[in-house]
Amino acid sequence: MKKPKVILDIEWQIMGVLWQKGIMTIKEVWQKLYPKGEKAYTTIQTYMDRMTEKKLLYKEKIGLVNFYRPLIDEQTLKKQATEKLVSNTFNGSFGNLAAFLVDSYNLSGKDLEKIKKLIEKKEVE
Amino acid sequence: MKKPKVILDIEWQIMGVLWQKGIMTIKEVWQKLYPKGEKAYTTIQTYMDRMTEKKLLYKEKIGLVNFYRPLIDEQTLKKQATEKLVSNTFNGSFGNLAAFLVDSYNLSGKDLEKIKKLIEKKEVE
DNA sequence: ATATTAATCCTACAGTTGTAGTAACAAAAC
DNA sequence: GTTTTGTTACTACAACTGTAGGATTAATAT
Repeated sequence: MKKPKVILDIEWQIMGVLWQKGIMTIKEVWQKLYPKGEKAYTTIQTYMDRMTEKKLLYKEKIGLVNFYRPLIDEQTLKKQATEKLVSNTFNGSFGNLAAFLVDSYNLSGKDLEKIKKLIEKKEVE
Repeated sequence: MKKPKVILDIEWQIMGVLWQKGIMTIKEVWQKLYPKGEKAYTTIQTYMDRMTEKKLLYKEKIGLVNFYRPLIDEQTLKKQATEKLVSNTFNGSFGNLAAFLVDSYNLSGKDLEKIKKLIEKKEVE
């Protein structure tokens, strides 16, 4: 198995908006994430270009402007991230994590129901 | 809230063995984690000293030898790590993560039962 | 044509992480 | 008391991260 890519915090944000929109310019991403200019435009540029090198994004120039789109889908990356947490922190057991979640956090009644439904569905499969 | 400490992969390993034993020397940690010498002794030394600076560990010299023990307990750190994943990846919703888990992985029947039990306990609380 | 604007491209630089070699020191063995 | 051995302390250095400034280029407005 390939070494799973490490996704930095800001990269998650960027992937997030790109998954929503599909394809965006740096400027659009920047304005979406930092409408108050909390970070410099060129900072985001640097991230997005490094992400392109890492093959997280694909960049193509249309006219004058570069557009970027995600090369990895959300499910895949979420799985990777979850697996990393589980392996680092929960001894590799998803069940441990799940139990920890239910036990340690105040999930809403709705969440709990949803999860129970899912479990029941699983169980009959 | 203080910026929650970032725990590196190897640091998890180290915390792991220290949580088990309570207090250990570098050498013991090293031998436990890398019985084949996969990493140099001094590498672990560097990690543990940096962790001491970061206040993850406390180091005290007994006789000639330094002993290290964890300054942060397992639950706290697991929570932090889980929260980070949830906020980065699951839109801040623990329910989303829990649902994702149950849905995307083949949890064992035993795990599922355990979780269901926990949910039911929660629900009556 | 020229000055202004917008975006890209390139460069920089300090801090952190991954990995470890070497020097210094103290105890033990000779 | 000199050599060996086990530890600690210190130093190093490349890759990656966080952040961004400045130069260049192309379009646009005058």
